[in-house]
Amino acid sequence: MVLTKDAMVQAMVGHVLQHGLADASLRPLARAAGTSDRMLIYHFGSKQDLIAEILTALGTMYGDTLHAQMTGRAATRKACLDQLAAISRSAQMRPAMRVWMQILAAAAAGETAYLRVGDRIVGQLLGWIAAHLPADDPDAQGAAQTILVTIEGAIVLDLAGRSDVADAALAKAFAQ
Amino acid sequence: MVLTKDAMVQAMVGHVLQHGLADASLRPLARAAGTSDRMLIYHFGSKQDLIAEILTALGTMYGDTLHAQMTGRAATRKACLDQLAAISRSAQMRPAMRVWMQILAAAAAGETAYLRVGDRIVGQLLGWIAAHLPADDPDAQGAAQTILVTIEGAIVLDLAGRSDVADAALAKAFAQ
DNA sequence: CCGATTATGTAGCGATCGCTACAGGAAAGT
DNA sequence: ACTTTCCTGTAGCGATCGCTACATAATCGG
Repeated sequence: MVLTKDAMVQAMVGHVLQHGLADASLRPLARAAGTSDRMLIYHFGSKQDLIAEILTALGTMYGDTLHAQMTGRAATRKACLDQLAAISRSAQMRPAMRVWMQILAAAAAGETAYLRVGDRIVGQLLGWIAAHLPADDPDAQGAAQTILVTIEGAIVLDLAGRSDVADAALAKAFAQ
Repeated sequence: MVLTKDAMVQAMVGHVLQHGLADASLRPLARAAGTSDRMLIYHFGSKQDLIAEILTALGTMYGDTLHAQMTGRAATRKACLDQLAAISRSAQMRPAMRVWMQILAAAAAGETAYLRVGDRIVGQLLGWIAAHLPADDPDAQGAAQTILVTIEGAIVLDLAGRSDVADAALAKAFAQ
């Protein structure tokens, strides 16, 4: 085996981030992983199972990225929001956001595998935010929910080409 | 001509809402429009142009739906938010939200045609919200931006299977 | 009524899709 | 050494993709 199964998955995660989920077909994925479509089916059983494994790996990588950016608790709720916004809205996260939208679209279509992935990512985010809020926050969970909804909304506006709207809303959040 | 070009587009909008943009290929679209792939290319030039026309029609229909739900101005910002949330998060809007996510994904990939569609829809929404806020609102535009970001975030959480998070965030918005 | 433009059906092109049948080599257990 | 299991390449299947060539019908201006 030239590449381990895990290394293949890592390589394919990179390919999905670059080219999106939509036209991730076996032969290009295999090329990215240094193998053949024949071997992908051999290792993963079906394309569906392969994609599921890629998405799981992507979710894990995302969680790791978040925790790597963990620099202690924020001073205020707003500071926490701003930090997560800076991470999530950065240019290098744009490819991941495309995949995120594709996951949501598939979940909306009723594909339960994608729903599970989405649910897992939301859970990770809520955990990260709650752990990053000031330790004396009286309602960390509730604040985390508000922050997450605001961030996700800002991301949508970013992708729709209206970052100005996202900026304005973020500036107003937790103000007065 | 059995069906006018416009009627064809309407029928194909329905098909896209039912089956999503991702696997909207010429032959199924043609079947939905009561014609043939051959004729779709004849009328619209290319699949790309066809999809563009479908998306434009969809955006227009969406704007019309919003204005049909216009029942005068809301009493408060929160009431406005709640009303738009009720409309946008309803079960019958779920198919449109799938397409919305697919538009955002394509826009994130740099496809400018989709970026234009997204920008247009956001503009329509901002206009609808501003026109629906209390007439004496001191900053209707700013409030509209905050409301839109909150709604879009709630939609994302809905699609990710965490409507509870969306509910919690909406309940807290404009509260004090 | 005739030529020209418009509209439509039939058939098929080359490419790609997920996946499989078949074969052979490598490795490993006995 | 033999057998069995694992790994991998080659070739191809049937389906679908966007699109086109070609022919024919319908319509319409003169």
